[in-house]
Amino acid sequence: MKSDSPRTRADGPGDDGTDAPKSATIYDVARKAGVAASTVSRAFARPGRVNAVTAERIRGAAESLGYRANPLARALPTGRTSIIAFTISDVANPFYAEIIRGAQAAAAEAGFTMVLADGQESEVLEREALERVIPIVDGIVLATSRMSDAAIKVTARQKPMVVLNRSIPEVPSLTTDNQSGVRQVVEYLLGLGHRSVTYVAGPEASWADGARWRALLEVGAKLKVSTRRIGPFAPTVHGGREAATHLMSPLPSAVLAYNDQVAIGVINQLAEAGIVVPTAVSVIGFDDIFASSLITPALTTVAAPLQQMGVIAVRNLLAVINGAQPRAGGALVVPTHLIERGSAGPARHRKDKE
Amino acid sequence: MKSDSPRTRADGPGDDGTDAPKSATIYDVARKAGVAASTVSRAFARPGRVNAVTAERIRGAAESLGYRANPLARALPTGRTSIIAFTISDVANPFYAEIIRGAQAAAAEAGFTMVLADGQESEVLEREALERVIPIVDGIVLATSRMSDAAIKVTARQKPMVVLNRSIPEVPSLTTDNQSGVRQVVEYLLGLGHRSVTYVAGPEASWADGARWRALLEVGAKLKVSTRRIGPFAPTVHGGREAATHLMSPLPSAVLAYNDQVAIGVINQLAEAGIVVPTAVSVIGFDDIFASSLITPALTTVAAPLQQMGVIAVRNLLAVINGAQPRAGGALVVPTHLIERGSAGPARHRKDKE
DNA sequence: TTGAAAGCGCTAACAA
DNA sequence: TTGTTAGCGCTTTCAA
Repeated sequence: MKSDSPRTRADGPGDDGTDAPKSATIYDVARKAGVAASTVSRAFARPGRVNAVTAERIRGAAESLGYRANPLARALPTGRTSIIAFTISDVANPFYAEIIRGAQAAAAEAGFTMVLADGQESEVLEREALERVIPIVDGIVLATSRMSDAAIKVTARQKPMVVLNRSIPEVPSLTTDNQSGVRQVVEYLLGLGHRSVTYVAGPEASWADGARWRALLEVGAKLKVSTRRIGPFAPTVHGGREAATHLMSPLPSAVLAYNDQVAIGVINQLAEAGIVVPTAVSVIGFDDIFASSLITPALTTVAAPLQQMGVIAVRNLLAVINGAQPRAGGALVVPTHLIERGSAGPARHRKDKE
Repeated sequence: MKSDSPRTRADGPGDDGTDAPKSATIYDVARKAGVAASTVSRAFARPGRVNAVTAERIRGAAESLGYRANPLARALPTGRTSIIAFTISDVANPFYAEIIRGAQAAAAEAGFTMVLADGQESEVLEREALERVIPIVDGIVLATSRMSDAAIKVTARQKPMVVLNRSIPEVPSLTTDNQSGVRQVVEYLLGLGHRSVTYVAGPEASWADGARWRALLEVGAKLKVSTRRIGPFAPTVHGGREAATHLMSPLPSAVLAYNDQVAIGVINQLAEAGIVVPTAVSVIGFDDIFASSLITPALTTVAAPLQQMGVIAVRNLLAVINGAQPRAGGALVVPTHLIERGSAGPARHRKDKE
C-alpha cells in the first residue's frame, strides 16, 4: 500500500555509496494527508487558498515525513530558482568583503541563495563565470565588471541585472559618490596647504577610475588646484609600487590613488626610497579596505557604505525579479566620506615653485 | 509547421518585461536535425553511442539554434546539478581568498559551478547558509567550520563532503601541517635566543586553534622551551588588541598568535603602549594573509599553500561525487613553512630570570 | 544505432 | 476549496 508510486529509477545502479535516504516528495505528503498533490503544493505556495484544517493536516504530514520541497523540481515549471548571482572582479580584493556580506544578508532575508562568481580580474574569466551561472539564476548583480557596456547590456537582456560601481544607461546602476569624495579630498588637501594633486590611475576598464579622474579634473579646475594623472596601473599593491617609481623625480605634493591597495603600494615603495609619508608627500586612497587602518602611517581614504551597497543592490535586483519596472534615469548614488588618518599632512614649504 | 510543440504556459501573464527570448530546447534541435529527442540527448551525453554523421547533424542544428542544455531540467532526472558548495566562516577573512581561488578554478575546470556560503563567524548562520544550498549541490567543501564534529558528520551523510582546516574521523579532511609549522617557529625562536613562547589563542570552536596549541605544548616540551597560553580571543585584529593588554604586565619574550590578524592586533596595541616589536618582544602569526607583508614591522608568519589547498579539496570532493571511495585514514596534510620577516628578532638580554 | 515513452518532483490551468 | 491533468526539459529504459 505504499509501493504504488511509479518510481522506476529510484534504485538504479547505485554506484556511489554516499547517497542520502530518498527524501519525501510532495506525493508522499499528499498520501499521508489524504489530499491531492496539487493541494499540498498550494498549501505551501498560497496558504490562503486552502482550507485551514486541511492546511494543518498537510503541514503535520510534511513535518512528520521531514518533507523539504525540491527547489530544482520547483524551478522547472516555474522557471525561477531563487538563486541570484553576484559577480566580482576578484575575491581576493578586500574591497568586496563588506559588500558581499550585505548582499548575502539581503538575499537570505528574501529566501534567495546567492552564488558568487569571481572574474579574477580577467574579462574572459568573468564572462565564463557569468555564462556558467546565468542559466541557473533569477538575476545578477554585477560588481565592478571588467566587461564593456555593450556586453553588459546584452547580458542584461537575458536576466534582471543591477550593476555596482558603474553607471550604464538602461541598466539599473548603483555607484558611490565619487564626485563628492574627490571634492572632500581636494578641499581637505587645500586646507593643508596643497596646491596640486597627482592622480595615480587604475585599470582603464574600470568605470570608477574614469569617474574619479574626471571628478578630480573638474573639482581641481573649480578650486584652483592643479592636477596631473599618471597610469594606468594594476589596482594592487604591486601596481602602487610601480607607480611610486614614476612619482619620485618631481615629487608631487599630494597623491590621490585609484584605490587603497595602490595607495599602500605607493607608500611602501616611497618608504623604501627613504621618502616619508606624509612629511614629504601626502597620499590618499579610495575604499577604506581592512588593511588601510593597519599600515603605517594609517591611510587617509574615501570610504563608502559598503555593506549598505550590497543590500541596496540586491533589494533592487529582487524588486526587478518580482516584476518591478527597472528604474530608469541615472544611477543610484550612495554617499562617500573622507576618513582622515595619517597619510596626508600639511604641504611642506617648497623653495622651488611648481 | 512549428507550432506543434505542446507549450501551454510559454506565454502566460507576462508580468515582468525582462524575459529573454525562449531559448531552444532539445526538441527544437531534434526537429531541426530530423531525429528523436532522445538521440539529441545521447549525442551530448554519450557521443560514442551515436552515429558520427547523425552526431554532426545534431551538433550543427544545436549550434544554429544556439542551444544550451538547461541545467535545471537536466538535474531533475539525474539528481545531479554540477554545483558544489564552499562554506567559509567569514568572507571578510582574507585568509580564504587564495583558497577560494584555487577551489573555484578546480571546480570550473571540471565544469562545476561553485557557490560560496558564508557563515559570518556564526554557527547558526553557517547552518542556515548550508541548509539553503544543500538541496541544490552535489557536494560540499566545509572550510573552517564552526559547527561541531557531530553536526558535520550528520551533514556529511547527506552529501559528499570534504572538510578543510580540520580533521574529522570518517570525513575526508585536509589540514595544514600545524605540527611542523609550530616546530619551525620554535626552532627559529630558539635560534634567536628565546626560551619561552606565549600562545595567544583563537576561538575555542576552531580546530586549528587546538591543533596549534597542542603542537606548541609538545614541541616546547621536546625542545625545552617553556610555553604559556592566554585566551581565547576573537580571530580578528580587535581580538589581538585585546590580547595585547593581557600581555603587557610580564612582557613575554616571544608571542605566537592564533593567526595573522591576531598577531597584527597584538603588534598594534603594543606599539600604542610604546612597546616595540621585535625589539621588546617577538610576534609570529599564522596564515600569511595579504596584509601581513604590509604592516610595520612586516609579520613573520607560518604560511601554507593556500591555493593548492582549495584545488585539492575540490578535486577530492569531485572524486567522491563521481563515486570514488572517500579516503579513510587520517586527514591529508599539506606542508607549511615559516616566512621570516621583521616581527621576530633576537631575545633581549634580561636581568630578571623568568 | 535509433525511436517511443515514461518519469524526475513540482506547478498551474481547468473542472468539479 | 479541492482534484484531475498536463506539462516544465531532460534522461533512460525498452523495443525496434
